[in-house]
Amino acid sequence: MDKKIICDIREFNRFYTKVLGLFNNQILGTSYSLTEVRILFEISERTECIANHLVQELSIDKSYMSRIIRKLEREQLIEKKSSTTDSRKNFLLLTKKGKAILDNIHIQSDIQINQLFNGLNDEEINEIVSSMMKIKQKLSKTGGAPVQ
Amino acid sequence: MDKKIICDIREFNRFYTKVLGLFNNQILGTSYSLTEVRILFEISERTECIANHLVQELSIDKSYMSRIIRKLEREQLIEKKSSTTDSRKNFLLLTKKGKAILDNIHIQSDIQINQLFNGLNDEEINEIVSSMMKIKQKLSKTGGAPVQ
DNA sequence: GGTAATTGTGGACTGAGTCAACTAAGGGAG
DNA sequence: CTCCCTTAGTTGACTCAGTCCACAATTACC
Repeated sequence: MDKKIICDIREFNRFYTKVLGLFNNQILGTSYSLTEVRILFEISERTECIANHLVQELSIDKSYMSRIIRKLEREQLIEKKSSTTDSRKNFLLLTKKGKAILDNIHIQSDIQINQLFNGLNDEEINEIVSSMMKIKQKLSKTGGAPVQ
Repeated sequence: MDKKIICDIREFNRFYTKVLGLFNNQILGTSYSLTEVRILFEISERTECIANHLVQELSIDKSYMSRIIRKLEREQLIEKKSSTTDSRKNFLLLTKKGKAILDNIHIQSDIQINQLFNGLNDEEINEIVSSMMKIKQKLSKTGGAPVQ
């Protein structure tokens, strides 16, 4: 691969590190860590979600996961329902409160996204989003990055 | 902004968080933290670089910066040269060793980038890179993200 | 000269994430 | 059935990145 291309990619990575940093900082205002929010989100998206799936999917240490699950349970954002067919597994579910908090975080995040795109017209926004989709679609194929 | 668009952006953010996570993990193998490497890189790119610029540019706590600078100095990756016109300021410079180590990190990073793009043909790679440049160029204008 | 701003240090701390050892349950192979 | 290996999760002890705050030294401003 060409030096110029590698350089451009690295430049984009530095740039987007900062963009994502903004979002992470916003989450810092919520008394939940980025990892905790990712976990809440994954639980909200999955049916029959168990901790070990998240350990693999999000590359989180299982002991750390265990403690986060306990914290979220204590704060009543999630509930465990142990599997009837395999008592090692606990299905994780968002509570009403958990859903509300995740929704709220998303609303905050929406505001931030709007800020980031502020001043761009619809055509420009569409160009950016389709660029994003193209990057994701192409890079997902390579296996260099986890699938999603 | 449209719900679908916001959703797509968030999806891309999650995806690219993972991509960047791969690079960060690679750096973990070098006994330097991501922040330390960013500092080394910024020093290498600037002339008359002082710690306080980096504090602002990279959004790092100044006491933390002070300690990192000290560490990098102790390990002889950088040198301080105090300004003749303002004795509060110290210009930061990479040593030969510092340059060598940064180069090496970049070589490792090149390998990782190649892995990430493995299996894509030149046309696809160009599409991705120009998508990245488009995103950076458009989003840089909005001020939602720091300029570079 | 006095006051405010800039640049940098040091101490004390929080909290995210890691490592290793362990329990408990399930899944075969013989 | 039982021995053994794998999977799911827990606990304790720890590291280290990053933050907060008070402070020293120098410079800029009026």
